Amino acid sequence: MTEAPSARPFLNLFGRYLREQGLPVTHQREAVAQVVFESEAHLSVDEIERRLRDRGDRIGKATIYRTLDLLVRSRLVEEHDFGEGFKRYEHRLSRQPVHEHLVCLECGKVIEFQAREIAAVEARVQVMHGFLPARHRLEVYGLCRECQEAGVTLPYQGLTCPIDTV
Amino acid sequence: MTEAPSARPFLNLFGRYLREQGLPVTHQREAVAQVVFESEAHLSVDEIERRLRDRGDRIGKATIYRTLDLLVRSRLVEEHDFGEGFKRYEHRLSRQPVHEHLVCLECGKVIEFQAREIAAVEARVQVMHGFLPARHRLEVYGLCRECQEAGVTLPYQGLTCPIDTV
DNA sequence: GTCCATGCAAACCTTTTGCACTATA
DNA sequence: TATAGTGCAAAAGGTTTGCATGGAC
Repeated sequence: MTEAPSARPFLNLFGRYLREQGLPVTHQREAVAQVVFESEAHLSVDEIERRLRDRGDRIGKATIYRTLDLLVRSRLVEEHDFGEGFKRYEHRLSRQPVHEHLVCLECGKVIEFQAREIAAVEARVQVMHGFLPARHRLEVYGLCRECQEAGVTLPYQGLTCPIDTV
Repeated sequence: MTEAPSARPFLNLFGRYLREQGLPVTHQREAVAQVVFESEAHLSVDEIERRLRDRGDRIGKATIYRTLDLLVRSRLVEEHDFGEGFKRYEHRLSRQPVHEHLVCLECGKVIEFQAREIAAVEARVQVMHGFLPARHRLEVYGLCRECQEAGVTLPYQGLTCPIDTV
């Protein structure tokens, strides 16, 4: 929610990436990148489009999608799918470089946290399964503090006698 | 890949769930549930439809989706999205009740494994963030043993000088 | 001047829904 | 017989693509 002090250095990195790839640096690409780099939120394409319009930029959705693809390829931006039916994008320049997500099932809020245990998990699957980890995703779904305090609960709607799954 | 010895007990549980909810037990619902319970794989809707046809059942996709929704609600089946553009379904009666997934980026194979560390992670977010965990998802993406042995590597395609993300 | 990007609209793909018909209980 | 399910086709919703125009280098 807080805005980063300056997106400039990251815009420069993106420009460098485009040049490395022999691709032109266009106004639209700079604008989309700036919106993503200036926000600490997990933005949807609709939100990005709205912020661009608020800045006075009318940029087509196709261009936004195409630019996000470049940003993800450059590894400056991460794509997330929290099961809402659309994707969200977050730049990788936050204070917590590698982090996981808590997703509130009631209000949709996303909280970042760190889980150092994952390193041990990745080391173990390499030994036990011969699997070479490249990246991971850990999301914990539940209720954020505020929704719990507002009295929200998650109803159980499965079988009356749940199967044992521990 | 191996077939479970008998899906009967689980079909009975599903029947009980339907009766609890006052819903009729139809031939189509039994057939879809049986296909899911009989497989140890992570099935897509297309795969389920194909297996139904192979059994001689011609059941519309709409009915398959509607039945999968009931199976997920009953907590007998889990829905997964491994980022392929469609969902996969897995029954919850495997030998490893709670497990995570290794997804091979080359061949798409899914391997199940256990990560007991997650319990500690969930306990910690409850203390540190006041977040009440309900469920989680942990997926590790990388290369399976066979694809590594076949010489597959994952090319780095980001910036030549990657940003530090520890 | 040569590529490549952009914008628009159409296409795509999975999933959902409306509706006439049929089956369950 | 009443209620709910099924199948088909159409709709929905996010994302991708084709193509003519316009911009970067």
